[in-house]
Amino acid sequence: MVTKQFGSTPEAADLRRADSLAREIFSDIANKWALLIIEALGERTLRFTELRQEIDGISHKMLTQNLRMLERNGLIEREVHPTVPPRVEYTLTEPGTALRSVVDGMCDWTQRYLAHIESARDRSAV
Amino acid sequence: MVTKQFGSTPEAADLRRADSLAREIFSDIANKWALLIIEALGERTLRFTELRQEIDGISHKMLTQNLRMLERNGLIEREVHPTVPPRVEYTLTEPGTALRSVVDGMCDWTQRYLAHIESARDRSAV
DNA sequence: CGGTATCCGACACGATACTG
DNA sequence: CAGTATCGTGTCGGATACCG
Repeated sequence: MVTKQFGSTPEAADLRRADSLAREIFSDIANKWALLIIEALGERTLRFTELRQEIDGISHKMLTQNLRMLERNGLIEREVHPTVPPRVEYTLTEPGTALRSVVDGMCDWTQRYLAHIESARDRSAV
Repeated sequence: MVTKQFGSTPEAADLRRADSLAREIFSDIANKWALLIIEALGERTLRFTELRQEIDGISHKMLTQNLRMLERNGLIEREVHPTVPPRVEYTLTEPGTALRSVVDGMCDWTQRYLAHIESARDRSAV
């Protein structure tokens, strides 16, 4: 990741394409809302409204937007039950589940270093 | 993480405070630039300019801003050598190093599912 | 070299309203 | 219930200029 230098040979073009795609995906998922959605869906399949309640502070719009993005990248699956009222369920796919364990790591990290970070803040607040 | 319900007892206040702090930290680090900086510093100590070259596409401003934030949270250490010209080096602290392994996981994940994601995009682009 | 300050456009995001 | 569309604004983030 991060940065690589490519030549101008034909084979290098493929590497460059893959690299820019990697960046794009990284930017997509390295965002607060996307990660929180992944984390929430880790437990179980959830409906739109359930997700909204689960993820504190997310707006209707942001939830929709991020769900579309995650679906487009194949991280979640959207299942529509043609009932009245409609019932839409979101589930992690295999890639999504794999990412979830990484996100879990981030959450664990946050909990673990909470006190540590708080004291660092206090020190820098002098 | 995600969401919890607290009561109104005095002890609950502490939990609420810790929770809001956790959210704040999560929001801080769940951002593209911060994670890329952590990743870049994983290899070794780097100077400001080196970081800028290492992290492709980051602007002077964003780099400074995120470095300050990471320092404030105690994830990196800033060492100033009082020479001319100035020489400033950034190093991961222990919490920073711990987070780095999580970020590594994200990078690995990206590489691993690159093709998978690309095909998912193609399918949804119909 | 590393950092701060300022200006300014782009867009992230919330609020609101409307559909099937 | 789930989703789209629109609008207004606050923030993000790049470009530029200047300081120690």
